[in-house]
Amino acid sequence: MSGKPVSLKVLAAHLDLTVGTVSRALNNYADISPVTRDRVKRAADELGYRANQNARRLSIGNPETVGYLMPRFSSSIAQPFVAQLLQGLGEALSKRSWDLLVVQPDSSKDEMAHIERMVRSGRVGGLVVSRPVKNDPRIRLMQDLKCPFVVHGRTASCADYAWYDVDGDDAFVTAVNHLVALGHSRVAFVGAPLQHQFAQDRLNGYTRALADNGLTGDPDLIQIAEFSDDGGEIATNTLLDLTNPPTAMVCVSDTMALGALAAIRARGLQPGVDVSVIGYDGLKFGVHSNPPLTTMAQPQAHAGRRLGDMLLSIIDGDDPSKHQELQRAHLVRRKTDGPLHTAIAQTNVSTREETT
Amino acid sequence: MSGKPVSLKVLAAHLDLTVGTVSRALNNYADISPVTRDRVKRAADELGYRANQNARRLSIGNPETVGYLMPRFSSSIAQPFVAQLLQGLGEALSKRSWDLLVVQPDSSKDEMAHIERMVRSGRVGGLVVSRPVKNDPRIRLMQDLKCPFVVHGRTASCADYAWYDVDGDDAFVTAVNHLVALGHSRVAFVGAPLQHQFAQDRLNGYTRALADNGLTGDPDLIQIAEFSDDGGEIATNTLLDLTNPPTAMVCVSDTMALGALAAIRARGLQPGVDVSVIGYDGLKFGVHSNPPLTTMAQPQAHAGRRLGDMLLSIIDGDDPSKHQELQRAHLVRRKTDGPLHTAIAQTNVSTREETT
DNA sequence: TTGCTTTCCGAAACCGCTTTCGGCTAACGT
DNA sequence: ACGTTAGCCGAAAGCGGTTTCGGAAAGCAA
Repeated sequence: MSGKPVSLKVLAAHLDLTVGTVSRALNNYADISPVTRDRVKRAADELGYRANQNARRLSIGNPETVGYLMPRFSSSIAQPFVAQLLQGLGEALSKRSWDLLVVQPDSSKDEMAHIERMVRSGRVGGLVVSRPVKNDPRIRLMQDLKCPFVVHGRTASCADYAWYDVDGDDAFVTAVNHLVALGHSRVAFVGAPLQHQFAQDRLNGYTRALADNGLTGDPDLIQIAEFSDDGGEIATNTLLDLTNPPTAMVCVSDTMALGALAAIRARGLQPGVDVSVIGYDGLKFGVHSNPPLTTMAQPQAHAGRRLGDMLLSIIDGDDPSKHQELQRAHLVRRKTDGPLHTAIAQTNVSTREETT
Repeated sequence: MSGKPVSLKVLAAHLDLTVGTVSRALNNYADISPVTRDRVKRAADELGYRANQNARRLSIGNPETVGYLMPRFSSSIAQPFVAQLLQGLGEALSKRSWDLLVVQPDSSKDEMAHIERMVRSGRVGGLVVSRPVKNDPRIRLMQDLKCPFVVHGRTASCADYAWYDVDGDDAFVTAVNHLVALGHSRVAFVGAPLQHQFAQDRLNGYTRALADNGLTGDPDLIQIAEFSDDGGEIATNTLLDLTNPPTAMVCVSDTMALGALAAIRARGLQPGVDVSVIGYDGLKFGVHSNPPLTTMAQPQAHAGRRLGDMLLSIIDGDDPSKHQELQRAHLVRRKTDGPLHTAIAQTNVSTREETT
């Protein structure tokens, strides 16, 4: 089993048949007698015949391939979900033996160009994109190109396309509800740049939950920073420098929460007792942080599978708007959430005192 | 810019030329007058023409695509490098506008079948595989198929193919050297199943370093477990249960080291003072562990790029054995390595005593 | 035997692009 | 003036499959 690939032509010659007949035999056409069909198939895998996919796809006019646009973030720490997503996508696609193409754009224009080229050149029959920004131009473009697509995440106006998302808004109300139930009233928000829709969603949940609990939203308690652990640390530092610092904080991601923990510990404060922090994502790594991170875990295990299945059925003709799936995150209590300690509130106004 | 893709034929009709002429014009053939060449190109991007890639690649007989076989591991926490690798690969390939195909096999036979199909069906012009096992059948297969490939990692007999690897052997000698310099003599090895070549390499470095330092290798100090944080925890527990437990340990990965830290802390021991642990990988997350993890960091930032470049030049005809790149890992000291504390050695034989 | 289905396969067009080959026109040389 | 040579482009043969169409051979009924 080596050397040059065997084409349909040589297979046909070997069988003393025409290529058309062999092709139909392999594809189980009804007008081929069972005996020659079997004969053809046997010879096919004896010779190790594999249909040339470029030829085949050209002929049937179907790329049988979907593309995945990798999120282009600088911080490498921020992408633990990519591998999982690709795995799920791969599973879904392999059921039909479709291919998965991944693209790594390095700028926004580049990304748009990639999309345009991939669909117009017939390389892909569908696309999946992650983490849309507000008014994401990619979505517009794919719609204009009439290219089937699904988005991992969603934007504000998401009625007319397919998406899979976990409810960040909802997650953040349960997170702050949890914190106020623990007695906290000054809970801060450590966020990422709001052009990312997910950052906005989670902020919305945060502010709504505050209002629902009759709490006045202090603008100072909302800190936006780079979407990374360093960003989380920086944001937390400015929060703790407030004359009236928060006693709890919700972070837009586990990664940022890790930075928050570092900032808190750096001041000799104890996360979970002096100041509570809740992350978001449910990363496995959170078990090993110092202390173990309480977080809103998302069931992202099979996001890839779902997205793949959705995309496939849309390509089959389904209405995209029928495929919208909103998952809920759930609270995973570890060690960074705890009841309110009153002493911390005075940290910056009086000299620090030990509590109990 | 929408609707059906415009083919070479309609473009030709629009220009009142033949498809052959238009094709040659777009591909800068010398026998096309500059004026019509420009005219063609202008019309091409006015109409938004994109060559159909399936047709093009069929015609030129080159898939212009390479495949990446995702490592099929159960533990999701173990794959932080996949996203980075893909990114690098994508960069390298995009310089020639080649495509990157990723495959997620779910069993070893499935993986072999995938390889065989991808190359024989002309879907890929090259392959990259990660983390070879000993005597990896994939390598044999790709060689038999005469398919250009590069390996991320390497096997024992790696003379006749291309690879990119970081020297795990070397890394583990510097790790244990560092530990013995700190006074440790009973240093353990927390490893992964040895069919993975990287696990064997690192074990080799460990035993060699022990011998070089005149230390007798205690078989009990070598613990092999599942390649995950849980595996690391289990291995560490059996190590600490020894009547003569180790005072330091080197772990085959940061993930396993995290499990080791958990096991150590669970006994009221303090990583870095009571027992030292050194991980491997240099994951960013290690900064946030409890305590921050000392590790052998590998410069895997551009592994993907290098692999991509290597593969491309091999496809161009380069001798694979000319492309072998061995990187060195370097020690990143954080907080889990420290000088020997003598008290711990008696932990299980006498009642524990506080040291200093 | 004739006539009429079935059954089964060959022939050929086509998918969209590349590339070779040959021929026409215009410009050149002498 | 005519032959030669470039310069440019059309025609056509692939690349390796799929799919429609038509017809030969075989089966059946009358």
